[in-house]
Amino acid sequence: MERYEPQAIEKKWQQRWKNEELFKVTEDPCRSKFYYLDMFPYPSGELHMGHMRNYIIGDVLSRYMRMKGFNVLHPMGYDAFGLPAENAAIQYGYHPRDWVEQCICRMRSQFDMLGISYDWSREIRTCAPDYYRWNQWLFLKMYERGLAYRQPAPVNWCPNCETTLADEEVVDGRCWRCGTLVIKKWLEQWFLRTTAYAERLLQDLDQLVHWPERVRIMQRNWIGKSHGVEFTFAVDGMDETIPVFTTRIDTVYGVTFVALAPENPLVPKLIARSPRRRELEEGVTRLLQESPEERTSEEAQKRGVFLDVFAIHPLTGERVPIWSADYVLMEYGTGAIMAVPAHDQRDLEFARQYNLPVRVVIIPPGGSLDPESMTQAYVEPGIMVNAGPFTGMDSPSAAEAIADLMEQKAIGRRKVQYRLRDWLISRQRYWGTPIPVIYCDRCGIVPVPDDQLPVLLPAHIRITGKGGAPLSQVPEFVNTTCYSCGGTAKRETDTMSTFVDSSWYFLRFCDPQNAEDIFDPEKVNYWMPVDQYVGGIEHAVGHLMYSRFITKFLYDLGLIGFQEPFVRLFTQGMIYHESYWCPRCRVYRRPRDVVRKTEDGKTVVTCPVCQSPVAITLDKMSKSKLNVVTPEEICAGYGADTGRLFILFIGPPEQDAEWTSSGVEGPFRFLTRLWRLVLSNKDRFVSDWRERLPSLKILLSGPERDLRRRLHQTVKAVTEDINDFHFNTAVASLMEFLNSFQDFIEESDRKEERSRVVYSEAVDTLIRLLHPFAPHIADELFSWHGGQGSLICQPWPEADMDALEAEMQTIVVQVNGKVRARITVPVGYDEEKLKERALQEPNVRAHLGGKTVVRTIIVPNKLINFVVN
RNA sequence: GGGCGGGUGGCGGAACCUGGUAGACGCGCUGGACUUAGGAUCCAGUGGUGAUGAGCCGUGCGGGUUCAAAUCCCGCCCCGCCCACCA
Repeated sequence: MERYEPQAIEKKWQQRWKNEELFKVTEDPCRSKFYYLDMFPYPSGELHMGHMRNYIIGDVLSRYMRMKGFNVLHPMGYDAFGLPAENAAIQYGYHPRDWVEQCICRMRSQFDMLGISYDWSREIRTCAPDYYRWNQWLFLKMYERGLAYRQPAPVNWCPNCETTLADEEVVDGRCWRCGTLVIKKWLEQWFLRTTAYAERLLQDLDQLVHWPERVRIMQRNWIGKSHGVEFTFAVDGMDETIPVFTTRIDTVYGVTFVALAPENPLVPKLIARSPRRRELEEGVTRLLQESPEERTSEEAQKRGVFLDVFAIHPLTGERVPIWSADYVLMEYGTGAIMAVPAHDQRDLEFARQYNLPVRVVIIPPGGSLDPESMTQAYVEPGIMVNAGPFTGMDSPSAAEAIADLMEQKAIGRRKVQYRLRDWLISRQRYWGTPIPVIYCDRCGIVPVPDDQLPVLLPAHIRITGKGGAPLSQVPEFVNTTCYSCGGTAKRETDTMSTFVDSSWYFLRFCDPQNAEDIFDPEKVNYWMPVDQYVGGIEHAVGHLMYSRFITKFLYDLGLIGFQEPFVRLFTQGMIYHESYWCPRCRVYRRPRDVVRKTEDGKTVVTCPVCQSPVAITLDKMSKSKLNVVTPEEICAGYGADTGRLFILFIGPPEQDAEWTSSGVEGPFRFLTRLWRLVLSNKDRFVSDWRERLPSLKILLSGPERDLRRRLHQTVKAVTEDINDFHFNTAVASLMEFLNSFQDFIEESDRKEERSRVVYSEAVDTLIRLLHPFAPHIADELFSWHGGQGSLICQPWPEADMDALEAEMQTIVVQVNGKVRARITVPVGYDEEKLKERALQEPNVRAHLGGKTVVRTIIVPNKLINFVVN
C-alpha cells in the first residue's frame, strides 16, 4: 500500500473492531468506571457533521479513557418517539414506526462509518414496548405517590401540532418544533409534580460544580425562587376574598388598586352583580383574546378593565378598585396582585394609562418623590412615609415588621414562591407512550395494574395529524373494562411527552435488556452517575431539569443511591455552513451545485438554473437550507479520520464554528504526511526500542535529544488538552510534532542505532496519541510495526520528565520592557554571566545608550530586563 | 431591562487561568522546485510600515497598576446568545 487511501483501511478496521466486540463492556468492580454519554438523537432524518461534532468529541474522550485504563461505558440509542417522526410519517405516508426504522438504519451506518466506539449491544429505542413500559411504570409509581395528577388548567396549545406543550417547549411564545404561536387553552391534562422537588432541584445545583455556570444560572432562573408574603383582600359587599402574593410587602401601604389575571376564575363572580355586567364581560374577553405578543411584551401598552367592585385594604381598611389587567399572569402566584404604582414599574404604567392614583410610601434617603410626575417607579430600599405605624422606618426592616404584623393578625403569611410549574406531560398525539390509566364511570380514574403493562400502542392506525388525539379514533384501544369493577371503561388516549422517555434513558443503558425491572439497581449503582455528559445548550432547562427530577424521584423510591445524574456537563457549539439562496428562483441551492467563477480576481457565485448571483449567508447546518455536509461526503472524499480531526480542529468545542470546505484539507494533508513518513521509514523501526531506550536516553544529544523533548512535550500537552476539552489545540500539538518529526528525519542518520530507537519511540508514541482522534489510521500504522489489535487496548503514553528538560534556553533581553535581543544560553546559566552577556549584545548597548542601569530583573530561564531612566 | 459569552493578521483560531518572545496550528495568498500537466507533492515567504538590516507601530476605545499588560483593575464602545410584565 503506497498511497494514503482512507477508504481502504477504514472499513477494514471498523469490521475488526466489530468482530472483536471491542467496545462491549460489563461491570468490573476491579476497575474504575467511566460513564460517557452523548445526548441521544431523534431519528428524524440523517445525521450531518454538525450533529457529529457531539459524537466525535465523545469518541475521543471515551477512547482516551479506555487507554487510561478505565472501564468505559459509551452507549447510544434513539429518542424515537415524538412529533418529528409522526409528522414525517404523515407527510410521506409512512407509519411512524417504519419511518423511524429507516432513519435509525441510516444513522447507525453513519455512526459506524465515522468509527464511533459505541457498545451497540446496549442500544435503546424509546419507541420499543420493552422500553416505554417503564415510562408507564414510572408514571404509575408517581401516581401512587400523588406526584402524577390530572387537572384542568390553562395550558399551552400549538394549533398546528394540535397538541399541548410544556412550558419548556414554548420558546418566545411559539412552539419549539414548528414555530406556530402558542395559545392558551383550558384543558384537563396530566401533570407531574415537579414543584414538589423545586427546592431540591434548586439546592442541589450547588453540587454541580462541573456544569457550565450558565446552565446552572438558567436552571436557577427557571426555578425562580422568591420570598414574600401572601395575604387576602376582602371584596366590598361580597363574600369573596382575593389572595395575592408579593415580594414587596414593605410597599403595601402604597396599594391603590388590585389587579386580577383575565383568566382568574374570580373575575366572572366579581362582575356577576354589576349592572354593567355585559360590557365588563366583553372587556375581559378582549383581554383574553390578546395575542401572546401583546400580552407578554414589555413595550406593549398594558390594558385592563375596571370590574366595578372594590377591595378592602386589610391594614388601612381603605376601599381600592379591583381591575382585571392583561399583565397579570394566572400561572404565577395567585393570579392576582396588589398594585403599587409608586414602587412597581408595571403598576405605574398601568396607573398612568387609566389615571389611577399613585401613592408614595418609600422615599430615597435624603430625597423625595413626586407622585404626580414620576415616570419611573422607585424600587430601591428607602425610608417609609405615609405608612401608618411603620412611617420613618427603613423599608427592609418595615417589610419584616409588616409581615410579622400580618401573621399575628392572621391576615397573611410569609411564603416561598417558585416560578417553576408542574410538568405537563399529556400530548394529543399518536407516536408516544400511552398514559396507563382508564376512566370508569363508576370508579373514576383507575391506574393500569403493573402486571398489565405495557399498554401497547395500537399498530394499525391512520394518522392524519388532524381531528384530535389519534388514539381516540381507535375503538378497540379506547374501549376496555375496568380493572377495578369489571364494568365498561375508556382508556386515556393522550400519550406522554417524549421528554419523559429521555429523562431516565441513561439509567436503562446500564441494564438495557432487563425484562423484569426498570433496571437492576446494582448495575445502575456501578455505572451511574454519568461522569461526562455532552450535548447542546438547548436542553439547559428542559431535558436536564426533567432528568434531575426523575433521578431524585428514583432516589426517593430507594432504587438508586445518588441524587444527581450527571457529574460533568459539557455543552458544545453549533456548526455553521454557508447556504446559498437564489432570490430569483426563491429556493436554496446546495453548495456543490452553485457555479463559482472568478471575475477580476473576485469569486462570483451564481445560481445553476437562472445564473443570477446567489445570496450567501452563514446558517446552522440544516436540511431545509440544503447546506448540510454529511459523513458520507466526508468519508468518500477524505476519510473518517480527516472528518474527525477537522471537526475537532475547527475551534474550541464550546463555541460555534464554521465548516469550510478548504479547511478540511489541513487535517487530510497532516494524515497524508504522517502516512508517508511512517511508510518511508518502516526500516528504521526497531521493535525492542522499549528495552533499549533506558540505557540510551541519558547519552542523547542533538536532534535525538531535541526530538525526545518535543515528543514528551507533546504527550504532556495532548493529555492536558484532552482533560480540558481543548481538542483544537490537542490536534494542533500533534501537527506541530509531526513538523518537528519531519525535520528530525532529515537531520538524523537513518542507520544509526540511537536515532532508530528514538525514531521508534516517537512513531509509536505519536500514533498512540493519535488514536482517540483518528483511530483507523492509528491502528493501521500500529499494525505495520507488528502491533497486535487496536490501540484502544494499549496504554496511553506518559510524559518522560527527563526528556522534557532542555540543555539550552533562549533568553529574552529587554530594555525598559521592550525586547531588544534574544540570547541562547545553557539552562541554569549563572545570572551574573547572563547579565554580562546580555549587556554585550550590540542592540542592547545601543538602547542603553550609556544610561545607567537602575535595576535588573531576571526571570529564570526566560528573560532579563534592564531598567534605565 | 437582566444574565452570560466575545472583540487578536486576508480567514478560523493560539497565547488570557498563572503578567514576561503576540500571532502556535491550520486555511488562504505570494514566489520557487519537480512535472506533458497540477486542483498532487516539496521548499521559501506571509501583522503593518521600512529597498535591506536596524527601527517604529500593532491584540475594540480611554485611563490605571507594573521594570514589563492581549493577559490584572476601573470606565466606555461594539457584536453574539439566552432570559424577561414572575408581582
